[in-house]
Amino acid sequence: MMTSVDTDLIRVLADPLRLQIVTLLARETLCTTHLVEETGAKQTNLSNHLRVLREAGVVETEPCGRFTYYRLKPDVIAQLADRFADLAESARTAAENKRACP
Amino acid sequence: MMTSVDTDLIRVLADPLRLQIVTLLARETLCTTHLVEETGAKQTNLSNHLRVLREAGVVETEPCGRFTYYRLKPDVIAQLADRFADLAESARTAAENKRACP
DNA sequence: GGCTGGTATCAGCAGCGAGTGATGTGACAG
DNA sequence: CTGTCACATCACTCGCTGCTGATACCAGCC
Repeated sequence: MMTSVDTDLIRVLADPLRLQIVTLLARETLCTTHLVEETGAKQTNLSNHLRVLREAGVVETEPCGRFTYYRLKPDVIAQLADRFADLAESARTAAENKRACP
Repeated sequence: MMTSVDTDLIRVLADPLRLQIVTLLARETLCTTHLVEETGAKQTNLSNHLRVLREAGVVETEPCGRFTYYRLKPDVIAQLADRFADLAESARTAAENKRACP
């Protein structure tokens, strides 16, 4: 049973600022300037985090002139949600499986 | 719309060893000795991680003589899965919401 | 072409967190 | 009561990672 989740994706989402970015991008597609306004973080910092998100495949970029729009890829998040749902379901059904004391 | 996920729980699950522990506990309830055998990690290290998982409310303990059984709490994982599912759903419906370039 | 504004990259620093060894505690066997 | 086993806690080190400032890059406007 492959209910294991790869850690890298979770690590990417485990940062407050990155999670805030993801939450904002879940509502609408934004460019870096908007994210700077919304989060109040420095542009450099945001660019670093966006790089991490991009390399993890969580977001995709769409250049628009001088601007760069970032869009959240729903499938990646949905897949992660499914894995966790499987884990929870597995834990529910196997709650009384208790290995004997050695 | 509260689609934000609290980071602390994700950080707890973002560690490979902790995620392995959670995956194992999703299958059956185990005590520390079993986890030492399964993961190959030192007992001290496991105990530290189990402490983190316990304080995060991810697992619950059940003393059994000299042994301590750890059981995964499915609701916490399920709740996390729901939050991610909401994020993915929100991202799907709001994919074409694009704020104008400033 | 030169300038400006939007974005990405690089290097350095600081703080957090995972891993480890020593040690404490509590329960069972003898 | 004493030894042993299961488990927890403490103290410490060290590597990773997030934040920042400086800088490079690229597109549009004059």
